Amino acid sequence: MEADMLMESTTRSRPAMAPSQVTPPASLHSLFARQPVENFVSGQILFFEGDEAKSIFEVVEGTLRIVRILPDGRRVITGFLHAGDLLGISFKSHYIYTAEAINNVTIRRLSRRAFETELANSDEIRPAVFHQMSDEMAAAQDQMVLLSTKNAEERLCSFLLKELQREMRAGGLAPIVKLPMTRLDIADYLGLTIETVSRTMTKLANKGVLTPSGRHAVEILRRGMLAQLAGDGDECEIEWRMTNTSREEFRRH
Amino acid sequence: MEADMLMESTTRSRPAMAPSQVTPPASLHSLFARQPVENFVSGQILFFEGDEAKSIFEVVEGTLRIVRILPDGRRVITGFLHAGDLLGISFKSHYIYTAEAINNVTIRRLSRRAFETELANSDEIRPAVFHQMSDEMAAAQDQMVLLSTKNAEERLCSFLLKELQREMRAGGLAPIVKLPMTRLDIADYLGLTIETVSRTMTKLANKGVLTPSGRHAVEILRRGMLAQLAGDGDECEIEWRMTNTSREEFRRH
DNA sequence: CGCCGTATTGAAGTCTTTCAACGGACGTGG
DNA sequence: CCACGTCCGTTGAAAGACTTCAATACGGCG
Repeated sequence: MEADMLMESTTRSRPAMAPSQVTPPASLHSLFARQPVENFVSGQILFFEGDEAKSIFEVVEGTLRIVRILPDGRRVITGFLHAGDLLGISFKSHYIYTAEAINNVTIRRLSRRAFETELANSDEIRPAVFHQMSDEMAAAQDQMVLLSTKNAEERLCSFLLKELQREMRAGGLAPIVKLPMTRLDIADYLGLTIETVSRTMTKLANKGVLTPSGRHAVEILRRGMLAQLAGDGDECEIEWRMTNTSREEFRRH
Repeated sequence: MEADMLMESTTRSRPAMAPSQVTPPASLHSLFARQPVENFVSGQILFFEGDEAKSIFEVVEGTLRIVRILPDGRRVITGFLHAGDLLGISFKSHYIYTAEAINNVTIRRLSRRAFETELANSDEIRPAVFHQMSDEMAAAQDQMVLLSTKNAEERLCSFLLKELQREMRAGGLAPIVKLPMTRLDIADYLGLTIETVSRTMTKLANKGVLTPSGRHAVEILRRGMLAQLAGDGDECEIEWRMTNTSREEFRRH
């Protein structure tokens, strides 16, 4: 808060982060509507990686983290889930990741049997599921791009921007991003350390991009600059497509 | 439930690096069997990111790269495709990546319309497609883990090991990994630079793990060591799963 | 045989991590 | 209500890993 940093930022432009998970289509949501809600307290685990995949879930309220632990103890978070997101839609016999509640979470659960029955019978559900999976795949690719090429500042900005967009979509009024997860969670999600996340956050605050609002929220002051720093700008895309094309034309013979 | 879990770990360890794409189930393969083959020369592009997604493909022969270009020119390769792999299975209206032939490639193509018709009608195809998508998702998650946490040596070893496993599955006899892609491709896939890939390769050769076999292949001399270095070892998994469990038990109340 | 693109190697630089200490918030208990 | 302890987050300094820049070597193809 008081420390001022003299480091200048190297700002470059980068490409697009697609929205990670969209609200499940009405048709999918309806599957869960009649299921009873279940509650999980902060830190509680819905299922472990390796558990038999018996259920799929709809998050009603709260935030979850999707975790994978490596043999040597390193932890990776491959995603966060919020109200409206779906969890566990896969056709593998066992879960390939652990799902933990970050805060108090309410979910509805559907047995996989019931789900697959619906899937077989309903011509409405099926495309919705395909689309859901396609969206998840696109999000995964975006995350790969982030982890492959982006530096700490770009990663954090991308993350904050995505969260902001989600909150706005969900009807948020003020440009405030809630961060129920710890810095460690964010670090493990962005492939950084807790210290780097902290330092980068401070740097962004000093630049006037955001201001901390308590410990688990930030207010975005300059959304445009945030987007710039996220490197998701798309103004160059056409040129790149063109050069790419011509190079190909050239090669093609 | 915990006992269950431990059992699971002891008997069969999770594939830390899941095989990216398995050979398509016979049912999916059969969709393409009657399509004519098409050829693409090295460097030629099947489709661009952003193109309307009109077709899905089965790779008959050769190797492709899945590419995303960022606005500032940085390039990310999110995957390689080999004979037997499927390409373009998604339910988005436009492709979200570019597909380029690395060497001379033969494919069979199916119009998306035909594909979706089959999907709607065949009770055999549908689950195969779901499984295919789930496999791709698992591969994407593994790649995220790689990019999040692994260092250069672990990344390269993971990559080589996966390629080796694929070649062995495909009936390869000698422990030789063919690398039709350039070092730049590998670098862009692993989130490294060409120089780091080169140096790491040299280091592995010096350790006696592998030996170069021409410029576009390596012979694996010590597969066990390669697996060790890949960081996908699973000998500690049980312990970690246990600590994970007990921590949860502790938290759970 | 010689050229050009690709790969390797070296040295310097940069960014992130690691190690270490401090500070602040929250919850518990006095 | 305040004190205190603990956990989480912040900050600093040093070390490390990878990148960048630059030069050289290799190998396929004309």
